[in-house]
Amino acid sequence: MDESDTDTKKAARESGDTAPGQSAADDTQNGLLENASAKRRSGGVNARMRDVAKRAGVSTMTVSRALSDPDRVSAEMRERVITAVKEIGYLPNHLARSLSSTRSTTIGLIVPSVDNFIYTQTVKGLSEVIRRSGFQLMVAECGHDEDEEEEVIKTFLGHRVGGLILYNTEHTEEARAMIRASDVPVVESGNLPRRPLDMAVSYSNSEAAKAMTLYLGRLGYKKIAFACLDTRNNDRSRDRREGYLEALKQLGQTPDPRLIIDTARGMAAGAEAVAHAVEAVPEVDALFCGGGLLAAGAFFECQKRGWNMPGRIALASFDDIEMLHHLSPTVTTLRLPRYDIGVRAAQMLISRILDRADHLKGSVVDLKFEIIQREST
Amino acid sequence: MDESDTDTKKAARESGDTAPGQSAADDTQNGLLENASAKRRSGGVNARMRDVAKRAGVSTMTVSRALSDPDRVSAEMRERVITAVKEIGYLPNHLARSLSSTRSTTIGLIVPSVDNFIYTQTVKGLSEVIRRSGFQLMVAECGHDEDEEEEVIKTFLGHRVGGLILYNTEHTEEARAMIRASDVPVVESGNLPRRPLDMAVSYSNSEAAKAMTLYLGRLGYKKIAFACLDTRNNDRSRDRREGYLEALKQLGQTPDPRLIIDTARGMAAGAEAVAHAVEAVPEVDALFCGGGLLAAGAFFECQKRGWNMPGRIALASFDDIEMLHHLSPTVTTLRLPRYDIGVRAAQMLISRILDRADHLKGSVVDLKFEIIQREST
DNA sequence: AGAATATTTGGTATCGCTAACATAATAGCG
DNA sequence: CGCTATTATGTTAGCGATACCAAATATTCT
Repeated sequence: MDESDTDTKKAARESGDTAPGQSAADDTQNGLLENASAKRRSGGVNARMRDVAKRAGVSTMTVSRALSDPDRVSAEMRERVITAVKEIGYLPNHLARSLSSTRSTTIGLIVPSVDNFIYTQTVKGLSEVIRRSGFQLMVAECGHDEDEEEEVIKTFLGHRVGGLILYNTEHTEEARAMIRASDVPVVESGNLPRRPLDMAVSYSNSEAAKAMTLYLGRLGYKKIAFACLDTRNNDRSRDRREGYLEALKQLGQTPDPRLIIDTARGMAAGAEAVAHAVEAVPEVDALFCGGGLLAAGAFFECQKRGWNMPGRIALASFDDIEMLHHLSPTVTTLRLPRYDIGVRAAQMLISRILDRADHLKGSVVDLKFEIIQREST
Repeated sequence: MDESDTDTKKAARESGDTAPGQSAADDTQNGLLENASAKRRSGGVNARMRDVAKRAGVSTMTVSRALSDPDRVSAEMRERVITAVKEIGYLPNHLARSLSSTRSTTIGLIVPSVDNFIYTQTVKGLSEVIRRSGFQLMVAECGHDEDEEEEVIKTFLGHRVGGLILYNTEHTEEARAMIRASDVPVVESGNLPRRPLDMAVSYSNSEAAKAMTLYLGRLGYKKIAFACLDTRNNDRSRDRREGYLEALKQLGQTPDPRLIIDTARGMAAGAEAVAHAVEAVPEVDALFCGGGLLAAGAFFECQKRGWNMPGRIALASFDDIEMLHHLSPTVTTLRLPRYDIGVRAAQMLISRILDRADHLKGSVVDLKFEIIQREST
């Protein structure tokens, strides 16, 4: 009874001209098949659509439709299928679904690092929207290495992701070519790209740095130091430095190379930055830190030295991390729309995938930033 | 010439009894196929193994073997295949690979939240090992909600992940059943489970809390408050509280419910905890915070009140976040092996998948913790 | 009412790859 | 030198789903 319909079909097809030998072979195979699937089917988790179909007494196509496009089957069928699915504990196989339909619900995300709060807020936004939309997130790190990014892109395209999110706007030529050829929608973030691959959602690092520097200048600070993160493999850092310089120009201040302090990440680096700045230019009266932890480290160093902020030195930070407004004095920061960037990026990407929203192609969304003015300036 | 081999095969199979009409139909289909794939094939990224095979003049099986088990083909073949792959820019389709082989290189990770440093350090460890081993990470959030976790598990099993990592040790019965039925290896983390699903890698929350409390007690503190995170949906928090109580018992101190302060997350909550503690029990002489940000918030509150640490009150924290050893006084903390947990968990999971290391089944690895003694106690 | 159209359901051939078996070519052995 | 191991490649039949088209049934309209 189990395989009856399949058998009759086969018989119908074979009637008339099949050699007996071949028929025997077919039967054997059928037997093997049944054994194998019976073993696997023990847990309903591994059941196939066919098992559901058999149980509901319908074809696999009806099951397929009932599950992925319920309106295309009658209410009664839908009911029967859903019941069978529940009874068996069937879980649709997404691999087969994607392979067969050439549509994928997996989105690939590539970030420099998964344990840096700079990125994780964006990841949070992405994650929430993606999951709510029935998609899944595949994540990988690429450091600040374009070649590594290329490798990951290759892997993700191999997985036939439905879309890509790159927290980076500089890519190898090879990576660009692959993405173009694959025709997979992409959102870049982390900066506003001059030459977007496809779509982009970000704030402008240069504008933000410029705005903060201008703000400091307008408050009357004359010797504004800038603690700058590594610019070698990081266009974000480079753009921040550009913004800083641009602002100085607008303020009519001549940039002093000794006031641009190259620093590592972390609080210790922030403390060092203070030391370097004051050693090189004793009359420095403001320090703009290119990162939140940097600013926190600088803060404690200043405090240790007994300096008033902003009396002796004003302090401003690029990122608005929680700590900075619990310190005393509270620290002036740039609030960046990190979470919103994630949300928006995911929404745009999913529109492209689901609604073929091709008009979004090429859009570069600037989500701006905000200066949070506090006591330290 | 293009489709010659396929054509001959088909001809051979059809010889003798196929109706002309059907043959014609076949031809049409072939033609359509060719058109479609020619279109798709424009970018090598979407090429199929067949295209590579044709170019190298070998069968697809040889290509398959050359790529996934190079030692099983001759050096010359390997060479030819690799060359063809490069010329075309072919990327193997992982979906098809997994479907066909019923092996998957995707690992599913479920964490309560992707933007909490508590988890991200572990994710970092996982991510590095997973990628180095040629696997991919699929990530989703589940909050502190078991039902949500169950949903995500369902999705991931649908994607036929090769393994699961759950940052949580409490699951719905349904979730346990599905995992058991699916026979997918699992690592639980975040706590040492009494009843592991499969494998587990963690430290013990109760032991850690107990150790810190004992440490404080032995230093002579008599009124040790504990700032406790939400225990309703969080066995980690519950275990920490248990550890605290256990230690008090061992110290011969009677627990005072007013010294167990239920708090939310974040620095603001830490500040409130200080206020609550001192209001309820003015003679409180130590505060043990169940989280790093909590401790930081408490620190600033004490500072604001002009309290000496540990003169007026000793402060200790459950997590060793960077900030806490940049403050003055530096804060005593529990250092937890979060990164190592990720590394170890990934290694074990991958051993299970790749080497069928079944002896690992059931292992619960305790990676311990360390008390970092600093000035605040 | 009867043809025409719309709606539901089913059959078959893929999607791109690998497992399993079959075969050809090479090597090893007494 | 013939015959069995071994190695290297090819053939076939799926993996579990959906696309596409055909068939059957229900609905609408003149």
